[in-house]
Amino acid sequence: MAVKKPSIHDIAREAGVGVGTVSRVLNERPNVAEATRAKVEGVMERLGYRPTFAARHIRTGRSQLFGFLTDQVTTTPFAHDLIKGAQARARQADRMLMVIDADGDDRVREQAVSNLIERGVEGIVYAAMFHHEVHVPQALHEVPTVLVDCFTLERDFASVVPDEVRGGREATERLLEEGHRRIGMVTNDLLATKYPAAVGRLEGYRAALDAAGVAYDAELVREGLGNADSGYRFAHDLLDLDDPPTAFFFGTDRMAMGAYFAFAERGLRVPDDVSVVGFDDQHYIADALRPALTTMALPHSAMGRWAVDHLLTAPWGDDRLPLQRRLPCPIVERGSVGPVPASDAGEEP
Amino acid sequence: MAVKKPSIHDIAREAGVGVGTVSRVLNERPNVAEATRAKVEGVMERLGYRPTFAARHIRTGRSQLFGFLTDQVTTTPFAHDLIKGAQARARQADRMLMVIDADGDDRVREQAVSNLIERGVEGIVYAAMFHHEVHVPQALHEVPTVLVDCFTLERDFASVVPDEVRGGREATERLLEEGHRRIGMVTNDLLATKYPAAVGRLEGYRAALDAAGVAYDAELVREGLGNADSGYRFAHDLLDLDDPPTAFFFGTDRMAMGAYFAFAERGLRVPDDVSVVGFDDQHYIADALRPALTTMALPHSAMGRWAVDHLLTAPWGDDRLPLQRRLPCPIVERGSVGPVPASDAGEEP
DNA sequence: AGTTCCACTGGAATCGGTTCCACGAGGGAG
DNA sequence: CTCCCTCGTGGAACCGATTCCAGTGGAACT
Repeated sequence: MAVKKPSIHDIAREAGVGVGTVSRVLNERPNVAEATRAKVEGVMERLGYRPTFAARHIRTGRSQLFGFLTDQVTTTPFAHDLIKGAQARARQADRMLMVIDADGDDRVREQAVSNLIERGVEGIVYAAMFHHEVHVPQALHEVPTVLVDCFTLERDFASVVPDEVRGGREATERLLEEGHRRIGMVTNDLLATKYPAAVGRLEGYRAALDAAGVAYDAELVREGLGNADSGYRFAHDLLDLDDPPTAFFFGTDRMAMGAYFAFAERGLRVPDDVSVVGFDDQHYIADALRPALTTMALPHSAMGRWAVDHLLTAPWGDDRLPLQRRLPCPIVERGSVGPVPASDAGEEP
Repeated sequence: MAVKKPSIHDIAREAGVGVGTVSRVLNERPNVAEATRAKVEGVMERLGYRPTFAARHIRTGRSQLFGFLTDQVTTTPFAHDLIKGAQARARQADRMLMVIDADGDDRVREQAVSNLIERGVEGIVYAAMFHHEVHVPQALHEVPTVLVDCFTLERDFASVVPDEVRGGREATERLLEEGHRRIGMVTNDLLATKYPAAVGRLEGYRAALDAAGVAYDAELVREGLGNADSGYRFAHDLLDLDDPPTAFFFGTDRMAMGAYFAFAERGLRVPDDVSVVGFDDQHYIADALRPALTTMALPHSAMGRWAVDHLLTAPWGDDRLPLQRRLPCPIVERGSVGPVPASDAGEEP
């Protein structure tokens, strides 16, 4: 350890001015003579001065800090997009983000919230890695909070989630628009209707068919588990039907990936023989498939950005109902959707 | 805004004690009478008191904070494991982690380092998302720093990286041990020997062959680009050889994934007809493939943990050469490696 | 010449903690 | 009974910034 870091007093003494003047220079206040400013800045430069943020914080009460807390264990690759989105918005506003991975442990999570509050955060983003209902630490009520990709049953926090229904509808519409009428769907785990990602996407699928005047056929819908095996198995199942689908909508990209292997085994080419739309835009999968997979992107970055933006701009004093926001899942066109194959096209009027 | 948050002085007044006593209770010092402690704690509870971290920080000089700064744009799913590892170790030591995604912008990065220093971090972890040489902001010299998955040419910072050579050797050994002698390898982009992930893994491959007394055959080695297409194309290429390989070692899981499609097209089953080892353990790919892919895991979590541990425990005063640490890449056994197929086994003595 | 105004400046008070010194009470030893 | 030590305690000083009030000196105005 060489020497103690210089403080504003050291600068003042060295420059032969008062501490107030140094502070004014530091904060670029207008009422400082140019000569004085230059002198002070010279001394700062020479001594390698850096302001101490904590001192400013304690005096002004502004921490310029937001907390970002993740729910549960997060082995998904989504976390990072979320953080990036949140951080991008925070940086615009000259704020920093304290990220904490709560690791699925309730006590860790409570502890983390306490820590963040003690560090004076101006708000907290509480993010789940898949869309579901959550129970959050009580202390979150002490500070402005936005829930991301999740919600409480009581709706007592602002929240932002993907618009699953609309995503499911648009995915299906994309296939309808190419002329497909027999569209197979494999949903995520519907598990007691708890997961919006499963229920909502299926609802969107039905809505799109309705709007297009295509009758819903329960035989074309299977309940998968979200993994590659489900996609593989149910793709085979559906293709074994008497009147098999010409297109598939999978509730996850991983299921779509499993299905690709089923297609390969049957000698079916994507998108010539069969069209596919996935969901999630896990681009390390979607990009790597051959052909690359057209899929619905979860708006992780946008949700992260929205959350911080809301923390920055929403009026936190009043008692209005916390905003519940849905963000669209844009389609990412790659190469897995094509027109109905000629042999099937005859079915069209 | 209801009322001002209570400070230690409010607690002292309310409890009829001095501020020193409140501070002692807060810090669980032994020399406080039990009755006093109870009384003070009661008042704290009643007033919903929370200490202000910044005040403690400014007085004690301890920020209990580390910075975590990422290099470049990080669209990889690895970032999160790294952060989790670092954070787990930080939490053990009761520290927090400030994560900043520098987004590939030099000025943002410099700014971030300044911010972190002004916030009084006790050290900074500078993490790349793939193993390469980096140029870091000058200001990092002002504070203890560990480089993760990267290094400077001058070796003037402590650094921790994956042991690529050993990983390549062990991957190859796994195949040799099943009796394979013709082992194809597709490397990452070797680009002017800049990337240890490419050069090192190949070196390991050669070392393993050497040790097993298997002659190196340049024909079996191709230089890919790390993506699925490379794997697909070179798998076909290698299988077209007169004496094709019975096993493959791919420098990335994505290339292995591409190869799976080539195998499927040729009716080759993994691992019965052909064995595969990947690298990276991108488990969303490796798990989803059928059969799941045996691959070498990049020790992201361990590197993150090591980095923070080093910041905590290394002696930062002295001028010894900064530690350059290599961490092993453990093999993750899934289902893509099997013995040499019977039809080829005849070649063995 | 006297007054007013303005630009600029110094420094005390303050934020919410920690730390240290001084002090009073009580107990044990001599 | 005195001395000393320990335990528990109060409160001033301090950490490094910001903020505000009270000057100071000179220019402009009357």
